[in-house]
Order: sequence, then C-alpha cells, then structure tokens
Amino acid sequence: MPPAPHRRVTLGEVARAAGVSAATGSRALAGDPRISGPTRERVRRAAERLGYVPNAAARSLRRQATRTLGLLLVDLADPVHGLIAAGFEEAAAARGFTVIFVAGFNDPARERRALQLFAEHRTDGVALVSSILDPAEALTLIRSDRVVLAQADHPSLAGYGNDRPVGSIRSDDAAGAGATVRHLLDAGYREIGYVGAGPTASNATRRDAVLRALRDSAARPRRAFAAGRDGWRDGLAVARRIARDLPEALICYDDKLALALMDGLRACGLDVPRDVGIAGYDDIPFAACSNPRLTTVASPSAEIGRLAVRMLVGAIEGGELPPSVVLPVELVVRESTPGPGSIDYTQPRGGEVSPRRVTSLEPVGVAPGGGR
Amino acid sequence: MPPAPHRRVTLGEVARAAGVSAATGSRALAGDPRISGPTRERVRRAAERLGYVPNAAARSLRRQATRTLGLLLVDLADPVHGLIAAGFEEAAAARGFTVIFVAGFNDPARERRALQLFAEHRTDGVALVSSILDPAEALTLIRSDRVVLAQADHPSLAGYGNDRPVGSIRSDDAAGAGATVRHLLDAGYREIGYVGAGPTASNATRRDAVLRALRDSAARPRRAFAAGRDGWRDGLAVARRIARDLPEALICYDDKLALALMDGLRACGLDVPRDVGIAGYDDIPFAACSNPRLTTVASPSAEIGRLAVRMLVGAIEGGELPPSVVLPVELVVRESTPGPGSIDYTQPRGGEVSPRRVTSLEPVGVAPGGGR
DNA sequence: TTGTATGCGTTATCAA
DNA sequence: TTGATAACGCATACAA
Repeated sequence: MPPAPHRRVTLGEVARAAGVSAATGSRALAGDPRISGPTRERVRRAAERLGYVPNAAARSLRRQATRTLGLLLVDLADPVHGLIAAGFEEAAAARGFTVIFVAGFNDPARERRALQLFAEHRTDGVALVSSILDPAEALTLIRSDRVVLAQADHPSLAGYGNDRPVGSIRSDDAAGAGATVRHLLDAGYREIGYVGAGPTASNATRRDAVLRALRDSAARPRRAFAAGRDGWRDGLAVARRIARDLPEALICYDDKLALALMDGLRACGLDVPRDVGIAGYDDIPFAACSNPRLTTVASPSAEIGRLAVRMLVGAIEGGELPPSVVLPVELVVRESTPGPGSIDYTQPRGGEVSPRRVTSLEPVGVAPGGGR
Repeated sequence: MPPAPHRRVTLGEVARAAGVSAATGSRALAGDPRISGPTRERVRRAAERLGYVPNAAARSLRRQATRTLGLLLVDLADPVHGLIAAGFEEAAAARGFTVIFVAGFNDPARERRALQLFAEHRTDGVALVSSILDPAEALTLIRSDRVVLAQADHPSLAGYGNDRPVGSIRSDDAAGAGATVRHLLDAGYREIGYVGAGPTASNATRRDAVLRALRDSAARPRRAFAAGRDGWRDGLAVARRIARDLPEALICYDDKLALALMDGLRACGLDVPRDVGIAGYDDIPFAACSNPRLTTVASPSAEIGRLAVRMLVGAIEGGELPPSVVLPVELVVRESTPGPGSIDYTQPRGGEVSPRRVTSLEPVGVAPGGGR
C-alpha cells in the first residue's frame, strides 16, 4: 500500500497507467460487462496501485444524482433523535447512501438553513424530523416527492390529518396517550395530570388525547401542567410547581421530562410511586433502568429512522413516494405506576414523607401550549 | 415565491435572465466588489425570482474543496457519542461546514468503509471518535494533517503516548479514574472493584489507573470484573456475577454500564448505595437524575466535538494542524458513593436485604480486556 | 466593469 | 471491445 496518495489520483491517470482510455477505465471499474476480463483486471490493479478513490462531486455532477440523503432533526444529543438518527444512518449506509445531518434545535432559521443546505447538495431525499416549519415551506426548496416528514411538529399540524402534501411518518400519539390513561384508570388512579412540553403538534396531540380520555372516564378532577419546552432541564422547578397540588398520577410529555420530574419530586421529599405515579412517553433506553423503572409508551424511534430511508429510497428508485404511515405504539407498564393502593407501606422507602394532598383540582381549559 | 422550482436552475440561466454572462452572474452572487451595484442587484433578483440554488458538487469540483467534514463515531444512539456529534455538528455549521456522519459500531469493516466514503467525498477534514482502527490505516486514505483522533480506542494505543502521527484529542482518563479511587478511599471504602467494558484502549487505561491507584493505597483486596463490550445491555447478568462476591464499591467503565448495573443490583435485592457504592464515567445527562444520583467523572463530550472542528478548521484554513490536546476531567460526587458508614440504617430502603458478604478477594492479574 | 474561454473528474453517447 | 468527445455547473485566468 502506498504511503499516502494525497495528490488525488484521477481516473484518467489510472487509465493511462493501465494503457487504456478514461472511458474504458470508467467502465472497467464500474464492472461493465463489455470490458474484457484482462483489461478489467489491468485497470483494477492500476487503480489499486495508485490508490485511486473516485471523486463523488464529479460523479454526482455527471450523473445528476448524489446518493445522498439529508436528515434534519432537533438535537443529536437527545435520546429519541439519536435513535432516529442511528436508524436512519444505518439504513442509508446499507443502501449505499451518504447522510448529511443538521440539528435545527427547534429554531426556524436553522431549519431553513438546513433545507437550503440539502438543496445545495442536491440530496436525493430529505427527512424532516419534528420540524416546526410549515411543511409548505420545505416544498419551496425540496421537491415534494422527495420529502418525508417524521413526527412533524409544526403547530398547525396538531389537527392530525394525514392528508399532508408530502410523505409522513407518525407514531400514534393519540393511541399511546389513550392507552396510558386507561392503564392508570385500571390501576386505580383517579386524579391524573398531564405535564406538557413546548407548543408543538405532538405535545398538543398527546395532551388533548389524555384530557379527552379523562373526560370520557370516571376520573375525578384533573389538570394540565405546562413544563415548557425545556422543562426537563430543571426537574426540580417543575416538581415544585406540581407538588403544591399533587394529583395521584402524572402523564408526562416524554421520558426525559418524566425522569427529570421523578428526580425533582424526590428532591421535594416525595416518593414515586408511593406518593405519585408517573408515566412517560418514548421508552428511551434509560426508562428501563430508572428507579423506579418508568411506565411509558414505546415509540419505535429507530424504526422511524429506518422507515424514512425506505420511503425515500422507494421514491428515488421507484419514482413514487410510498403512502404515509402511522406506526403503532405500545404501552410498557413498569414500576412507576403500580396503582395508588399497591404500595406496601410497611416498607417505607422515601425520606421526608409528606402526606398526600387530596385537593379538589379544577377541570382544565387547555390553551395550545399546554397551559393551565 | 415560485411554487416548486424542481428543474434546477443553473447559474447560466440566472445570468441570462439578468442579461449578463455566467461569469458576471457568479461574481455578482459571490459579492465580488468589481461588479457594479445595479448589475449585482439585477442578478440577485433574477436568482431570487428563479429560485436559484448553487450546486455544491459543481462548486466543489471547481474549487477543489468541499467545505465538508467527516465524523466517524461508534453509535449515534449512544449518549456520549450523541453529545460529541451534537458539538461537532453545531461547531461545523457555525463555520459553514457540512457534516457527513458514519456510525462504525466498533466494526473495523464499517470503519474502513467510512474512511473510503470520506475520501470519495473529498471531505476537507475527518474526525475519528473512539475508532478501533490502527491510526496508520486511516492515513492510507486521509492525509494526516486533516485527521483528528478523538478518544482513540485502538488497543495498541493504551500505552497513552501523545506522540501520535495525527492530531489527537483525549480526556484525561487516568486522572479521572485516579480521582474516583481517591474519593472512594476518602469516603471510607476499602474493597473496591472495577467493572470493565470491551478490549479498548480507554477501558484499559481506566482500569489500569484504578488498579494502580488501589495498589498504591491502603485499600484492601480488590478485583476487576469484565462486563464485556455490551455488558450494559444486561445489567442483571453483570450484577449477578458481581453479587456473588460483592466489594464495598464499584467503579464502572462508564455511566451506561453503571446505571444498568445499579438496576441489576436492585433486581438482585441489593441497595445502592447501602449495600454497595457505585461510580461511573462520562457524566451523561441521566447520571444527574438517577436514583440514587450517580457519582461520575465529567468528561467534556460536546466540547470534544467542538474542539475537533476547531482543530480541523484550523488545519484547513491555517495550513497546519494544531497540537494535540488532553482535556481535563472533573469528578462529580453524588449520592451513589456516600461512604460505607454514612447510610442511615434506621430508614431501610431496599427490598430483600442480603447481608454484605465480606470475602477475601484475591488481587487481580489483569489481562488486556478487563481480565478474569 | 464585464465577457470569453477553460477545466475541475466523471460518465454517457456515438462511432469505430 | 474500445476510444474520442461532450457535458454536468461552476469559478477563475485572461482578454477586452
């Protein structure tokens, strides 16, 4: 192997070394059957010897296709988005596609720049995960049959129709939220609150589904708390607000918030699940080993990433974008919601124990945003 | 805004629409001061009106530079790598660089394909995170002054010299491990074990530092457990092995393993920290809100990502790769290691309580790989 | 201040 | 079975 072929070798040089034309060199390396065995072998060897690496830019320019996919997500450091990204990258790599990632941090300006970037790079397909842009905006830069919206979060989309102008992947937020409520009711909880995050479509969908399911039930007073988009960063602050008027159980927008809130409640001297039950959403890996382990709705994050690739590649190679999909979710019942009667009080676990407040909570009029 | 300019507009068309040549169009959009104000404005408008988006491939081909960086990491779904990726992407975007990510999953074949991919795309710089390839191999495909190795994990690198052939970023594993040991000794722990992961350089470095610090101390018998590279996936299995011969405290290779192990120990009826103290490594976000909260070594993951970009961009724009760096780490003491005497036994917290076994543990002869 | 011509590295068309 | 040629879209050297 040569030490470090840094003046990049071109196909032409390889061809010359093999004593053929550039065209023949190209065909030989592409495995074109019209090229004779010996010639092919000579070219291969020359390429190997010279350390030839094809130039993707030149190839893309000529072929008018890049075999590149763009992925816009919120934050690579977020467990859910990390899983989606991992699924996406793996599926793309398996099909020979390169992936360009951009994190948008829920910032419209960054999301727009990401679209611009994808357009400049002529990505063959684009997936937008939890984008807060109006999907119509994406279509000004990306052709509609090469876009997949996953868990679209533009507030206007809370209505939840799947008649989007582009491909769409969702997990069934409403079903997951409903299943959580039913589980809690079955377990005997009656006062149930929802702890929301930012002003996104998925928060609105989950919150509304929770509140609707509660209204349709025998549940007693309930309430929605708004933790704000970054509530999970300060579980204690959220816990303090909630502890002033504690329901029997809390359904959190997602696991991140639920885990932070559990910690905050513990810091307030409250014990989960003895003093309050908690359920999350997503089933991130650490939900399975928290203490107590977290009841949550398993949303197939990695599969969403893989599916986005399958849909895009289907469109690229098949010419048509496959139909939109709503993925099923599954409730995973763990220790954090055993039911209000199921705790063995002979084995106290908490520190400072404050008696459960049983307050009358007013029913909720919910403003978009998770307000109280 | 036009509905969807999908037959991509070229610079030539924009120029024609503006009544100038392609060259003038190019210069106008590039803000070349030689172009008169009115002309520039006409070109800009034409570009806007036609929905012109420059073609990155053509530009790269012509400029012989791509403004693209490659990032190879182990797994996008891993919290530490997610943080590094997030820092990397953010820093790159801020400087106008596009990022291509590849996850290598500790698989040499995938890592090699990633290098090949970066080479084909003519990335201006490449960062390899926790790569298990021999660094020399990278240099056959990437020029050495455009590579940064972050937390290199090729087994041969355990020796820890920083005289690598390429740029290198490390956090100070040995210092972190040593600080953890000192903290545990100060807290009163005497029987301390190390729970290792795979056969990587960083595992070897941490393990050796722990064992060395123990040997140099008044600590009593100690032991190293090998959880294997994927031990954190089955905390219970690891816990069972360790529970048979439980030290007073365990230092884990990383937080993922520590959190899984805490859960496994709890499933075995053991209580952390009453029955055993636990320390992790990395300070991933959930280490701060586990129950008990995890003592750990804060390693600046996002900063590693940002620094990698700074070094590469320094090389690209300054011509020379900045010197290698060892980043300091910081011990974060939390609830999981209060010291063996500091638990209030009047407030039992565990379920089934097995009395601490106080066995004589043999000193460890450690094989590379986390021995025994 | 602007235009003309050229080439970046590939692949595809056409001809031999 | 192979070669000559052109073109993908852009930016620059040189000319005007």
